[in-house]
Amino acid sequence: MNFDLSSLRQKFRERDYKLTPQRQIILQVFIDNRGKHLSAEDVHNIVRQQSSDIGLATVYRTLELLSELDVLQKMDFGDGRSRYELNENTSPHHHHHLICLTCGKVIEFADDLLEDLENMIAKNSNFTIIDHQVKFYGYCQECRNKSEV
Amino acid sequence: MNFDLSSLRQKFRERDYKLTPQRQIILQVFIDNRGKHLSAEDVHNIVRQQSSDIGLATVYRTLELLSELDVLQKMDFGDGRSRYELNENTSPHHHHHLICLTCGKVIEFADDLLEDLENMIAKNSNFTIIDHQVKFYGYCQECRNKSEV
DNA sequence: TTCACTGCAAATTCTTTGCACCCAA
DNA sequence: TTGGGTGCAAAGAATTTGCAGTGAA
Repeated sequence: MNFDLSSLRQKFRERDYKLTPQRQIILQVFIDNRGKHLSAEDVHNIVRQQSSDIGLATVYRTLELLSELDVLQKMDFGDGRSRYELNENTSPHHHHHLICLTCGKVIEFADDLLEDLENMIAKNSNFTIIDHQVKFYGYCQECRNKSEV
Repeated sequence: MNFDLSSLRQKFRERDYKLTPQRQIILQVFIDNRGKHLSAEDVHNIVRQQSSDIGLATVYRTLELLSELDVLQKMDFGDGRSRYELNENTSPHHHHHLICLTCGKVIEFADDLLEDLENMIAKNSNFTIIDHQVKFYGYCQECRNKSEV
Protein backbone atom coordinates (compact mmCIF):
# COMPACT_ATOMS: atom_id res chain seq x y z
CA MET A 1 0.00 0.00 0.00
CA ASN A 2 2.97 2.28 0.18
CA PHE A 3 4.26 4.47 -2.51
CA ASP A 4 7.48 3.29 -3.80
CA LEU A 5 9.11 6.60 -4.37
CA SER A 6 12.02 5.09 -6.21
CA SER A 7 9.85 3.20 -8.67
CA LEU A 8 7.90 6.37 -9.16
CA ARG A 9 11.09 8.23 -9.86
CA GLN A 10 11.88 5.64 -12.44
CA LYS A 11 8.48 6.05 -14.05
CA PHE A 12 9.23 9.70 -14.33
CA ARG A 13 12.67 9.19 -15.66
CA GLU A 14 11.45 6.79 -18.31
CA ARG A 15 9.28 9.47 -19.77
CA ASP A 16 11.70 12.28 -19.27
CA TYR A 17 9.52 13.85 -16.67
CA LYS A 18 10.99 15.43 -13.61
CA LEU A 19 9.93 14.80 -10.07
CA THR A 20 10.02 18.44 -9.12
CA PRO A 21 9.44 19.81 -5.63
CA GLN A 22 5.96 20.95 -6.65
CA ARG A 23 5.07 17.50 -7.88
CA GLN A 24 6.39 15.86 -4.76
CA ILE A 25 4.43 18.23 -2.58
CA ILE A 26 1.25 17.51 -4.48
CA LEU A 27 1.85 13.78 -4.31
CA GLN A 28 2.42 14.08 -0.59
CA VAL A 29 -0.94 15.78 -0.22
CA PHE A 30 -2.59 12.66 -1.58
CA ILE A 31 -0.51 10.38 0.60
CA ASP A 32 -1.55 12.45 3.62
CA ASN A 33 -5.17 12.36 2.59
CA ARG A 34 -5.93 8.82 1.64
CA GLY A 35 -9.54 8.04 1.11
CA LYS A 36 -10.40 11.62 0.35
CA HIS A 37 -11.43 12.81 -3.05
CA LEU A 38 -9.59 16.01 -3.65
CA SER A 39 -10.36 18.53 -6.32
CA ALA A 40 -7.69 20.70 -7.88
CA GLU A 41 -8.80 23.53 -5.68
CA ASP A 42 -8.68 21.33 -2.59
CA VAL A 43 -5.12 20.40 -3.38
CA HIS A 44 -4.23 24.00 -4.04
CA ASN A 45 -5.67 25.08 -0.71
CA ILE A 46 -3.98 22.31 1.24
CA VAL A 47 -0.66 23.17 -0.30
CA ARG A 48 -1.09 26.80 0.60
CA GLN A 49 -1.91 25.97 4.18
CA GLN A 50 1.36 24.13 4.31
CA SER A 51 3.27 27.31 3.64
CA SER A 52 4.33 26.26 0.19
CA ASP A 53 2.48 27.83 -2.69
CA ILE A 54 2.03 26.35 -6.10
CA GLY A 55 0.28 27.91 -9.04
CA LEU A 56 -3.17 26.54 -9.68
CA ALA A 57 -2.23 25.82 -13.28
CA THR A 58 0.65 23.71 -12.04
CA VAL A 59 -1.70 21.84 -9.78
CA TYR A 60 -3.92 21.05 -12.73
CA ARG A 61 -0.97 20.02 -14.85
CA THR A 62 0.39 17.80 -12.11
CA LEU A 63 -2.94 16.13 -11.48
CA GLU A 64 -3.22 15.32 -15.14
CA LEU A 65 0.31 14.00 -15.23
CA LEU A 66 -0.12 11.82 -12.17
CA SER A 67 -3.34 10.45 -13.58
CA GLU A 68 -1.60 9.57 -16.79
CA LEU A 69 1.00 7.73 -14.77
CA ASP A 70 -1.75 5.88 -12.93
CA VAL A 71 -0.57 7.31 -9.68
CA LEU A 72 -3.84 9.11 -9.24
CA GLN A 73 -7.29 8.17 -10.33
CA LYS A 74 -9.46 10.88 -11.74
CA MET A 75 -13.08 10.63 -10.84
CA ASP A 76 -16.28 12.54 -11.17
CA PHE A 77 -19.02 12.79 -8.63
CA GLY A 78 -21.23 15.07 -10.61
CA ASP A 79 -20.45 18.13 -8.56
CA GLY A 80 -18.93 19.97 -11.45
CA ARG A 81 -15.29 19.38 -10.73
CA SER A 82 -12.91 16.50 -11.16
CA ARG A 83 -11.68 14.78 -8.08
CA TYR A 84 -8.59 12.73 -7.57
CA GLU A 85 -7.51 9.95 -5.30
CA LEU A 86 -4.41 7.81 -4.90
CA ASN A 87 -4.76 4.84 -7.14
CA GLU A 88 -4.30 2.01 -4.69
CA ASN A 89 -4.88 -0.45 -7.45
CA THR A 90 -7.70 -2.05 -5.67
CA SER A 91 -10.01 -4.89 -6.34
CA PRO A 92 -12.47 -6.09 -8.95
CA HIS A 93 -14.68 -4.40 -11.42
CA HIS A 94 -18.24 -4.12 -12.60
CA HIS A 95 -20.06 -3.00 -15.68
CA HIS A 96 -22.51 -0.93 -17.68
CA HIS A 97 -20.74 1.26 -20.16
CA LEU A 98 -17.55 0.44 -21.89
CA ILE A 99 -15.71 3.66 -22.45
CA CYS A 100 -12.67 3.57 -24.67
CA LEU A 101 -9.80 5.58 -23.26
CA THR A 102 -8.39 6.09 -26.70
CA CYS A 103 -11.29 7.15 -28.89
CA GLY A 104 -13.86 7.92 -26.25
CA LYS A 105 -16.37 5.62 -27.85
CA VAL A 106 -19.00 4.40 -25.48
CA ILE A 107 -20.10 0.84 -26.00
CA GLU A 108 -23.40 -0.15 -24.51
CA PHE A 109 -23.40 -3.29 -22.56
CA ALA A 110 -26.39 -5.59 -22.23
CA ASP A 111 -26.87 -5.94 -18.53
CA ASP A 112 -26.51 -7.77 -15.37
CA LEU A 113 -25.98 -11.19 -14.06
CA LEU A 114 -22.34 -10.83 -13.51
CA GLU A 115 -19.72 -9.56 -11.21
CA ASP A 116 -16.97 -12.08 -11.51
CA LEU A 117 -18.22 -12.44 -15.04
CA GLU A 118 -16.35 -9.32 -15.81
CA ASN A 119 -13.85 -11.42 -17.61
CA MET A 120 -16.55 -12.82 -19.78
CA ILE A 121 -17.80 -9.36 -20.49
CA ALA A 122 -14.36 -8.36 -21.52
CA LYS A 123 -14.09 -11.32 -23.84
CA ASN A 124 -17.48 -10.96 -25.42
CA SER A 125 -17.08 -7.34 -26.10
CA ASN A 126 -13.45 -7.46 -27.01
CA PHE A 127 -12.80 -4.75 -24.59
CA THR A 128 -9.76 -4.73 -22.34
CA ILE A 129 -10.89 -3.54 -19.00
CA ILE A 130 -8.36 -1.39 -17.24
CA ASP A 131 -10.47 0.27 -14.68
CA HIS A 132 -14.01 0.61 -13.53
CA GLN A 133 -16.11 3.06 -11.71
CA VAL A 134 -19.24 2.35 -9.78
CA LYS A 135 -21.40 4.93 -8.19
CA PHE A 136 -24.55 4.88 -6.17
CA TYR A 137 -26.82 7.83 -5.91
CA GLY A 138 -29.17 8.18 -3.05
CA TYR A 139 -29.66 9.75 0.30
CA CYS A 140 -27.61 9.33 3.44
CA GLN A 141 -29.24 8.85 6.79
CA GLU A 142 -28.36 12.31 7.93
CA CYS A 143 -30.16 13.94 5.08
CA ARG A 144 -33.10 11.63 5.36
CA ASN A 145 -33.47 12.62 8.98
CA LYS A 146 -33.32 16.28 8.19
CA SER A 147 -35.98 16.00 5.55
CA GLU A 148 -38.31 14.31 8.00
CA VAL A 149 -38.70 17.57 9.86
CA MET B 1 -40.36 0.53 -22.99
CA ASN B 2 -42.57 3.24 -24.36
CA PHE B 3 -43.03 6.65 -22.99
CA ASP B 4 -46.40 7.09 -21.58
CA LEU B 5 -46.99 10.62 -22.65
CA SER B 6 -50.10 10.94 -20.58
CA SER B 7 -48.43 9.80 -17.39
CA LEU B 8 -45.65 12.20 -18.18
CA ARG B 9 -48.16 14.97 -18.60
CA GLN B 10 -49.51 14.11 -15.23
CA LYS B 11 -46.06 14.23 -13.70
CA PHE B 12 -45.74 17.70 -15.09
CA ARG B 13 -49.14 18.80 -13.96
CA GLU B 14 -48.51 17.55 -10.45
CA ARG B 15 -45.60 19.91 -10.14
CA ASP B 16 -47.16 22.76 -12.01
CA TYR B 17 -44.76 22.36 -14.85
CA LYS B 18 -45.88 22.73 -18.40
CA LEU B 19 -45.21 20.34 -21.21
CA THR B 20 -44.35 23.06 -23.68
CA PRO B 21 -43.58 22.51 -27.36
CA GLN B 22 -39.87 22.99 -26.66
CA ARG B 23 -39.91 20.37 -23.96
CA GLN B 24 -41.77 17.94 -26.14
CA ILE B 25 -39.33 18.45 -28.97
CA ILE B 26 -36.39 17.82 -26.69
CA LEU B 27 -38.02 14.74 -25.25
CA GLN B 28 -38.65 13.48 -28.76
CA VAL B 29 -34.97 13.85 -29.54
CA PHE B 30 -34.19 11.35 -26.84
CA ILE B 31 -36.93 8.99 -27.95
CA ASP B 32 -35.51 9.13 -31.46
CA ASN B 33 -32.01 8.54 -30.20
CA ARG B 34 -32.25 5.73 -27.71
CA GLY B 35 -28.98 4.32 -26.61
CA LYS B 36 -27.11 7.47 -27.43
CA HIS B 37 -25.63 9.71 -24.81
CA LEU B 38 -26.44 13.21 -25.84
CA SER B 39 -24.87 16.35 -24.49
CA ALA B 40 -26.74 19.62 -24.27
CA GLU B 41 -24.98 20.76 -27.40
CA ASP B 42 -25.87 17.51 -29.20
CA VAL B 43 -29.51 18.06 -28.40
CA HIS B 44 -29.31 21.66 -29.46
CA ASN B 45 -27.80 20.71 -32.79
CA ILE B 46 -30.29 17.95 -33.47
CA VAL B 47 -33.14 20.28 -32.76
CA ARG B 48 -31.75 22.88 -35.12
CA GLN B 49 -31.38 20.32 -37.87
CA GLN B 50 -35.04 19.62 -37.47
CA SER B 51 -35.95 23.13 -38.44
CA SER B 52 -37.09 24.07 -34.97
CA ASP B 53 -34.74 26.17 -32.93
CA ILE B 54 -34.58 26.30 -29.19
CA GLY B 55 -32.32 28.46 -27.09
CA LEU B 56 -29.36 26.64 -25.62
CA ALA B 57 -30.32 27.88 -22.19
CA THR B 58 -33.72 26.32 -22.59
CA VAL B 59 -32.09 23.07 -23.59
CA TYR B 60 -30.04 23.10 -20.41
CA ARG B 61 -33.07 23.97 -18.32
CA THR B 62 -35.12 21.24 -19.92
CA LEU B 63 -32.43 18.62 -19.48
CA GLU B 64 -32.23 19.48 -15.82
CA LEU B 65 -35.97 19.36 -15.46
CA LEU B 66 -36.33 16.02 -17.21
CA SER B 67 -33.55 14.61 -15.06
CA GLU B 68 -35.33 15.74 -11.95
CA LEU B 69 -38.44 13.99 -13.17
CA ASP B 70 -36.41 10.84 -13.77
CA VAL B 71 -37.28 10.93 -17.41
CA LEU B 72 -33.66 11.39 -18.30
CA GLN B 73 -30.57 10.14 -16.61
CA LYS B 74 -27.65 12.47 -16.34
CA MET B 75 -24.29 10.87 -16.74
CA ASP B 76 -20.69 11.75 -17.01
CA PHE B 77 -18.11 10.09 -19.15
CA GLY B 78 -15.25 12.31 -18.21
CA ASP B 79 -15.23 14.24 -21.44
CA GLY B 80 -16.02 17.49 -19.78
CA ARG B 81 -19.70 17.68 -20.48
CA SER B 82 -22.78 16.08 -19.04
CA ARG B 83 -24.60 13.58 -21.16
CA TYR B 84 -28.17 12.43 -20.97
CA GLU B 85 -30.08 9.36 -21.88
CA LEU B 86 -33.66 8.19 -21.58
CA ASN B 87 -34.08 6.59 -18.22
CA GLU B 88 -35.48 3.21 -19.17
CA ASN B 89 -35.62 2.33 -15.55
CA THR B 90 -33.47 -0.66 -16.01
CA SER B 91 -32.18 -3.31 -13.75
CA PRO B 92 -30.15 -3.69 -10.57
CA HIS B 93 -27.35 -1.77 -9.03
CA HIS B 94 -23.82 -2.05 -7.81
CA HIS B 95 -21.52 -0.23 -5.48
CA HIS B 96 -18.40 1.63 -4.52
CA HIS B 97 -19.10 5.19 -3.54
CA LEU B 98 -22.21 6.38 -1.84
CA ILE B 99 -22.86 9.90 -2.98
CA CYS B 100 -25.50 11.86 -1.20
CA LEU B 101 -27.70 13.83 -3.56
CA THR B 102 -28.53 16.28 -0.88
CA CYS B 103 -25.25 17.21 0.76
CA GLY B 104 -22.84 15.76 -1.74
CA LYS B 105 -21.08 13.77 0.93
CA VAL B 106 -19.20 10.81 -0.39
CA ILE B 107 -19.27 7.73 1.79
CA GLU B 108 -16.64 5.14 1.11
CA PHE B 109 -17.85 1.65 0.89
CA ALA B 110 -15.82 -1.39 1.82
CA ASP B 111 -15.84 -3.59 -1.21
CA ASP B 112 -17.10 -6.46 -3.15
CA LEU B 113 -18.89 -9.70 -2.74
CA LEU B 114 -22.24 -8.46 -3.66
CA GLU B 115 -24.51 -7.61 -6.46
CA ASP B 116 -27.87 -8.60 -5.12
CA LEU B 117 -26.41 -7.65 -1.77
CA GLU B 118 -27.04 -4.10 -2.68
CA ASN B 119 -29.87 -4.12 -0.24
CA MET B 120 -27.53 -5.12 2.50
CA ILE B 121 -25.19 -2.37 1.56
CA ALA B 122 -28.02 0.05 1.79
CA LYS B 123 -28.94 -1.22 5.21
CA ASN B 124 -25.46 -1.31 6.61
CA SER B 125 -24.62 2.13 5.48
CA ASN B 126 -27.99 3.62 6.12
CA PHE B 127 -28.03 4.93 2.65
CA THR B 128 -31.08 4.90 0.47
CA ILE B 129 -29.98 3.95 -2.97
CA ILE B 130 -31.84 5.71 -5.69
CA ASP B 131 -29.58 5.19 -8.59
CA HIS B 132 -26.26 3.78 -9.55
CA GLN B 133 -23.69 4.26 -12.18
CA VAL B 134 -21.14 1.75 -13.29
CA LYS B 135 -18.37 2.44 -15.72
CA PHE B 136 -15.52 0.44 -17.15
CA TYR B 137 -12.46 2.03 -18.52
CA GLY B 138 -10.28 0.24 -20.95
CA TYR B 139 -9.50 -0.18 -24.58
CA CYS B 140 -11.76 -1.37 -27.34
CA GLN B 141 -10.60 -3.87 -29.89
CA GLU B 142 -10.39 -1.29 -32.60
CA CYS B 143 -7.97 0.85 -30.68
CA ARG B 144 -5.97 -2.14 -29.53
CA ASN B 145 -5.51 -3.14 -33.13
CA LYS B 146 -4.40 0.30 -34.15
CA SER B 147 -1.82 0.47 -31.41
CA GLU B 148 -0.32 -2.81 -32.50
CA VAL B 149 1.02 -1.15 -35.59
C1' DT C 1 23.06 25.64 -23.06
C1' DT C 2 19.00 23.05 -23.12
C1' DC C 3 14.62 21.61 -22.15
C1' DA C 4 11.22 20.51 -19.08
C1' DC C 5 8.75 23.12 -15.62
C1' DT C 6 6.53 27.03 -13.37
C1' DG C 7 3.58 31.09 -12.53
C1' DC C 8 0.59 34.36 -14.12
C1' DA C 9 -2.86 36.06 -16.85
C1' DA C 10 -5.70 35.49 -20.68
C1' DA C 11 -8.52 32.42 -23.06
C1' DT C 12 -11.77 28.41 -23.49
C1' DT C 13 -15.55 25.61 -22.57
C1' DC C 14 -19.57 24.23 -20.34
C1' DT C 15 -23.30 25.79 -17.66
C1' DT C 16 -26.12 29.09 -15.08
C1' DT C 17 -28.49 33.40 -14.34
C1' DG C 18 -30.82 38.02 -14.94
C1' DC C 19 -34.24 40.07 -17.26
C1' DA C 20 -37.75 41.53 -20.45
C1' DC C 21 -41.23 39.58 -23.07
C1' DC C 22 -44.85 35.90 -24.13
C1' DC C 23 -48.65 32.97 -23.57
C1' DA C 24 -51.94 29.60 -21.81
C1' DA C 25 -55.02 28.86 -17.80
C1' DT D 1 -53.78 38.71 -14.93
C1' DT D 2 -50.62 35.65 -13.37
C1' DG D 3 -46.94 32.70 -13.17
C1' DG D 4 -44.30 29.56 -15.57
C1' DG D 5 -41.41 29.54 -19.95
C1' DT D 6 -38.36 31.29 -23.35
C1' DG D 7 -34.48 33.67 -25.63
C1' DC D 8 -30.61 36.37 -25.41
C1' DA D 9 -26.77 38.09 -23.52
C1' DA D 10 -23.98 38.45 -19.57
C1' DA D 11 -22.05 36.09 -15.77
C1' DG D 12 -19.82 32.09 -13.48
C1' DA D 13 -16.95 28.26 -12.71
C1' DA D 14 -13.62 24.86 -13.86
C1' DT D 15 -9.90 24.01 -16.69
C1' DT D 16 -6.52 24.97 -20.36
C1' DT D 17 -3.15 27.56 -22.81
C1' DG D 18 0.41 31.17 -24.23
C1' DC D 19 4.44 32.95 -22.89
C1' DA D 20 8.45 34.62 -20.58
C1' DG D 21 11.35 33.39 -17.03
C1' DT D 22 13.90 29.56 -14.08
C1' DG D 23 16.86 25.94 -12.87
C1' DA D 24 18.95 21.36 -12.96
C1' DA D 25 21.64 18.22 -15.92
